[in-house]
Amino acid sequence: MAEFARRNETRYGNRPTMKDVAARAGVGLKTVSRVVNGEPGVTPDTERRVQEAIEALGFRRNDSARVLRKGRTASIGLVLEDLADPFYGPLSRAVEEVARAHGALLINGSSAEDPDREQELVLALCARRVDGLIVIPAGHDHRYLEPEIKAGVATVFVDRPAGRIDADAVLTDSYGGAREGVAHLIAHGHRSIGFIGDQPRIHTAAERLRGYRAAMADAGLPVDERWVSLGSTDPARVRAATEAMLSGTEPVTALFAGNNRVTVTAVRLLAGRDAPIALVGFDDIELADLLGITVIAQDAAALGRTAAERLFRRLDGVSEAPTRVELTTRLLARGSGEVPPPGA
Amino acid sequence: MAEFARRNETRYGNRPTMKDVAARAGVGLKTVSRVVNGEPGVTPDTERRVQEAIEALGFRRNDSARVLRKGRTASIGLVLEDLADPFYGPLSRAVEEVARAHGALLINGSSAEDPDREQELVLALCARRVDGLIVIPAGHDHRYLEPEIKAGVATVFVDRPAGRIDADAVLTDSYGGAREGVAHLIAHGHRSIGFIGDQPRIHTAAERLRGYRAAMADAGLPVDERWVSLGSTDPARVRAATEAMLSGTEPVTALFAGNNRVTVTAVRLLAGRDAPIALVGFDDIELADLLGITVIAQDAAALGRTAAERLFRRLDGVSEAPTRVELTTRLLARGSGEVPPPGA
DNA sequence: TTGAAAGCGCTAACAA
DNA sequence: TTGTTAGCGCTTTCAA
Repeated sequence: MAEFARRNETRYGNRPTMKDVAARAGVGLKTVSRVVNGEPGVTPDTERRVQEAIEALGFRRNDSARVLRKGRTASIGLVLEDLADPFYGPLSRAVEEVARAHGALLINGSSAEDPDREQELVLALCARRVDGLIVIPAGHDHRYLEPEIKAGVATVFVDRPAGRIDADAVLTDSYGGAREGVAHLIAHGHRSIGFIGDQPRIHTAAERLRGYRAAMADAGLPVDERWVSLGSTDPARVRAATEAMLSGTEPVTALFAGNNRVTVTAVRLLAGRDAPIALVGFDDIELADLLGITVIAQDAAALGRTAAERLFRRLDGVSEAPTRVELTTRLLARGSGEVPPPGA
Repeated sequence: MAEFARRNETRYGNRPTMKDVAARAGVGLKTVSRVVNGEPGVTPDTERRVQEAIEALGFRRNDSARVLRKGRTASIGLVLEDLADPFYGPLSRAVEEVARAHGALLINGSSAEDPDREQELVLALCARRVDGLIVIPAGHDHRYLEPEIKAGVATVFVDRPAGRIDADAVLTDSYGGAREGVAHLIAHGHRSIGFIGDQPRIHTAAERLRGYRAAMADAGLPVDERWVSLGSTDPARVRAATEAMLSGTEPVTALFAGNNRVTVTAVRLLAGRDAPIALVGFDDIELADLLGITVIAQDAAALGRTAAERLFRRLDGVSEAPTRVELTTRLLARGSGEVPPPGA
């Protein structure tokens, strides 16, 4: 106890160590380690004495030291765009469940769609020596990760592919989903359809636009460039873009919303109008069923689960070439996408 | 390089250490440490040589070792009920922002409303020596945390108070919010009002029920016990409870929903009926404005921010008695809560 | 069955 | 300005 009390009072609030437990129980350090880790080769009597010392001192193993010695942290990092976005909740939760099944903890952070912040976060996680990394990338150049991946940090990209490196990716088929959604509007008689999406540098936004153009081309319909608007999903921007498409000499009769935030703003705006405008949105939203909003739904939880499973397979030593998986979407027709154009 | 190559190939995937960098740059270990940490007292020329070696080797400081030596992990743990619940998204994000401002990372996990899992998670975080802990408790006995708190792990409880220990708590005024919501229904002429809440062992559920009873008592209205239903927020359970209250000899004319999940189910059910039933829900929901749902809104982000700020104040050495903070709610009247009873 | 010694990669303290 | 030594708390190795 003398030594215990003498030690630096500030470090870890002065917690007892295995050495303290050993001294109190009158055994060697290694015996304490054996008991704490449930290793065999300790007589019941010795074990009891050690347990008593542990209880009395309030000892808890310092995993920082353990990690340093063992070289594995039993933790994985998850970098996403915004923890507060409802799309990422189920995704995070799914990753967490898989991590938990493998005895690993989750460290996570938001990049706020800023490539520098993404890199900063990723490298901080690498410095912590997370065993693996799941990244929803904000940036487009991930060469900064090359030394880390080479050094053994398993990495899986989700929702968007990595840029300029070859890495595992688990994506949603944005192109196919958007194409199906726009085709659905065309099938209901629309010929002038607006597309309002996220910033074009975001992979999913670009893919969805490509799907829109493909559907229009499939039907032999021309695309007036005033019908396409990409940019921030800030409500003011989306509102302005939508209003522009709905007015003017050749207004659109239908809208395709590129993601959940755009859909929400579009629905708010359309709710204040008399003439119905058809709407299909990418991503499902809570209560969208009650509002009758037709959407292209993607499975965020499956995205997270698939990515985490891939990650742990890599951590278990499976080494194969990086793969890209694309999950399919589902069209949920609820009314807003089945409104015919005026006069049809 | 020889030594570098000789070392255990599996540990951290064999990453270079400061010692390797020092050898390559032809300097001492401490000089590398100085450069890596931006400490003064290194000539520009030496620094350049060290930087080159760092680049060439792909060195990244091992924060596990740093943590062990410094005694601070610069990370905090967040234990909540379910990462996927939209209520916790903004809360987590707010905690993350505060942590980031203090240079700390966030490790988080879901208790799934299971006290054992909560304890397991919390103790795992303590073993990692997180500097602090933010907990949305599932259990009601937190004496297991006493040795940890005594050892210096700052802890703040959020949304619900700790059980059987004295600790900081940041809560929403559930009692006051529910009381106001029910009073609002009474003010619109309702006399028989149903309350459908979460399991009574959850603090917020009990407080909201207390608020309901207080509002009824304030107005001199009796409470028929068939009007009160607490239990799981599983849609089937909520649906059955709601239907029971709406049928029978003395049906209620208004409902108070105890949380966001109950509200969603209630709205779905009421949408399928002809006779309008008044509804006020606790917690706001996305798109509730468009559906005209009147709610008692709480500020999840403020909850997280306040708790995190309190935590870091403690980590900065402020030591005062544990406090309890209660944030107020806001009634958002949107229509569903202003429906009069039939015949009024 | 038990324990002593070495060392994981870093930082603090001190010396040159 | 630079380097050497000790040691953070644990696990590994090897000897008793």
